[in-house]
Amino acid sequence: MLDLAILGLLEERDLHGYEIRKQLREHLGLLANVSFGSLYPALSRLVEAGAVEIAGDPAEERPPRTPPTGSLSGELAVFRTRRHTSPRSRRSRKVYRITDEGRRTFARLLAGGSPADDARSFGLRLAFARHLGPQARLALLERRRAALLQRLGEVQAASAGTPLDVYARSVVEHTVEGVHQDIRWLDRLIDTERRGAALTAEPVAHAAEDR
Amino acid sequence: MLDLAILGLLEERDLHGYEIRKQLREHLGLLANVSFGSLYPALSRLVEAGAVEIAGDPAEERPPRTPPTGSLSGELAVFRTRRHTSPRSRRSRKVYRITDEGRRTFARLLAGGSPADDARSFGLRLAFARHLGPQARLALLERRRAALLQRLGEVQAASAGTPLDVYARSVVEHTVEGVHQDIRWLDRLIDTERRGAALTAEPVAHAAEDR
DNA sequence: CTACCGTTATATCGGAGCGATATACTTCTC
DNA sequence: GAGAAGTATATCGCTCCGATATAACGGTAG
Repeated sequence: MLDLAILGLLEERDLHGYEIRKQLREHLGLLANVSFGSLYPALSRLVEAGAVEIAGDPAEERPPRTPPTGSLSGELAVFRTRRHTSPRSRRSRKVYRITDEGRRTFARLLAGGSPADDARSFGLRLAFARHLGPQARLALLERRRAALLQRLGEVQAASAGTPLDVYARSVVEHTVEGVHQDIRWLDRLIDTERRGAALTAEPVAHAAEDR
Repeated sequence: MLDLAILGLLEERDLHGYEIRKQLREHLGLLANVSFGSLYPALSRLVEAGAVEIAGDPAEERPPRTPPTGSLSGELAVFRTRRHTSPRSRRSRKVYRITDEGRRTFARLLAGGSPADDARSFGLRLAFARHLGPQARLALLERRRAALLQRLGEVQAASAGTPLDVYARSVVEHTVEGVHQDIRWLDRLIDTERRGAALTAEPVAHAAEDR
């Protein structure tokens, strides 16, 4: 689950751990609140599995734009100024880069290889849905829709029997309402997705307005 | 988190593990999808801590209504019939009962002793809110409201800067919309709570109005 | 009657995620 | 120049989850 998020971000560009967390908190902060206690082990795991590699500190990795002066002291001076004057010089950071193996893992995770289809996994997958083909996107959306419908049925059937007090009932009703809204949202997405698929499959003819 | 749920259900009546899970799945199935891998360790933990005790199988625990016949074979016959004809005779089940210590733990957890105030913990607390005093209930609701507002601000501020593609944006917008709806729901609850408090708090003289 | 299957029920294992905490360097502020 | 705040990596202990094993019972098909 975290692996998917990390690989998805690294697919975009190389990042170090702290920044991965920042992006996740900012973009999907309401969805997944990843902490360092899970992030760093996950990164180690991914390195271990060969899905990402350490690119080193970009301040050092970036080959010097200034061409070799020929003098050793000159080149050392570059490092010295970098280290002390450049605002880029940070403490030791590990910049991670995705590998080909990682890209394959990402595709697999995204397509649905992983087990749970809770709200978080789904939200994450959908957020990276641009890496999916149109048919896989549709499948993702419809699979989620079906799962929500099923859950809804189970809960409603069960809650019909037992009487709940005001507060518990309010909680149940509100979550049920939330699920309904999710389904409506999915319906909208599925609709525009179908339209889009029809358009891209046939890009010549008439124009596109959704909604 | 699970402890709270278990204690809350046991507060109502004695239950065995399997049934606890069933009730949780039925009532709060959309909120918390508790599995045995967490349930049984949690029960052991609670027994260890003295918060619940094992009441034994009710089929065996219940002292025989039939008075001792005086004949050994007669008493054995009772067991035999119990075992084979009564639909109550199940495999060994452990029925758990809450203790006074457990009731205290429950009150502490419910009031907000535990750390995280994610959606699940809050939903759980609210579902058991009838065990709370009116003021504590209000505090719970308002604490949650404040937390949601803060999160909302953070995410909106952050997402203003970075451009997202269609799918990621749709996810973010939908979750944001969900949070708005949560807040409206909380507002309604807070409102009725204030009204109710005013009514029950002042059956005699003039009103005690906070705010 | 017995052989099998679905349900009820308890339990354990490995792995993943989280909160708290430690550590260390840099940059800002007074 | 000293201390606060921000950036950054890392580990520990705990809880939770999914998968799996085990076992007893009820029903039913042969």
